[in-house]
Amino acid sequence: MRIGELAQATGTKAETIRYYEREGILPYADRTDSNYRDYSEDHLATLTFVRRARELGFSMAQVRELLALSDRDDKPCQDVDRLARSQIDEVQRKIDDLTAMRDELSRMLAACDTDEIGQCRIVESLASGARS
Amino acid sequence: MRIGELAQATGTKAETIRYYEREGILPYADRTDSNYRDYSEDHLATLTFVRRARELGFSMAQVRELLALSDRDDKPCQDVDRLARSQIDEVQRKIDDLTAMRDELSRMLAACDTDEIGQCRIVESLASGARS
DNA sequence: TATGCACCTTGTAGCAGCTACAAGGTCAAG
DNA sequence: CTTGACCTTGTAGCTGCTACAAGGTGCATA
Repeated sequence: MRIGELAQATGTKAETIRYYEREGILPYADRTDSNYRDYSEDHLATLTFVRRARELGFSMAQVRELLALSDRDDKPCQDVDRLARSQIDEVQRKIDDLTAMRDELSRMLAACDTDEIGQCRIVESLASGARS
Repeated sequence: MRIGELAQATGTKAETIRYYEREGILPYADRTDSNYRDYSEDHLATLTFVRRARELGFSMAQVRELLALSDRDDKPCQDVDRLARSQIDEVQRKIDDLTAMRDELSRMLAACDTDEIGQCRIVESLASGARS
């Protein structure tokens, strides 16, 4: 698979893919005889994961950590455990926040459907319990 | 409430708060006689919302749209409806992705606890069904 | 065989969303 | 009356891309 095809399949600019390779986020791709990058299904999976994780608000550093969980045959179980545990907490907080947002948006829609005036409380839905 | 207190309460740098004011993300704060910004509970709620929405991967433009839903007494119900509907779809996709991630991380933890080798499939958890 | 497009490289520069620091000044608590 | 939090304007750095330029190769098609 060439870079254009991978770009298309993942909704990523070719230049961004090259940037990820430079940054070590994506593994270096083999080159064909004509020096074109040649991508595998593994590359496709990794890039798809990276893009979604970024959309979900994870930093490049966090994405690196998550990817590191993937090939940790060498690493001790304790490290994996600690890393996974802290990531789970963050993921769960995001889920909770998004759920509150979704519920509030749904409530507004319902109010709209029945022609109620219905105040928008979306700010309030995420405003309580400031964290750190 | 002064800027330092608001910064502390929301985990935001004072300079970022001033930046948000310049950008119109936060409403202009009244100044005290001594020209200090004076923040209300509403400011606190809005800033908390903005920070969480940003952590959840919403762009500044999207945050503006979401905030606009909040004070739309003037706007026709149809607009609110359309905006809310498209945001719900995006929020739901994020929830689904995060849930898949969390479940995979949990599975790994469980495997670790029972000393199984347990391959990490976190990439695979988000890799399927490329979007856009 | 020639056109044209996708790809290669290196390099530079822009945008978004902050973050930091400097210079020069005001305010208020100990 | 000093110290530290705040004010202003301005500039510059960081991250994570995104874009474009210059100069070149590979390859399908007219």
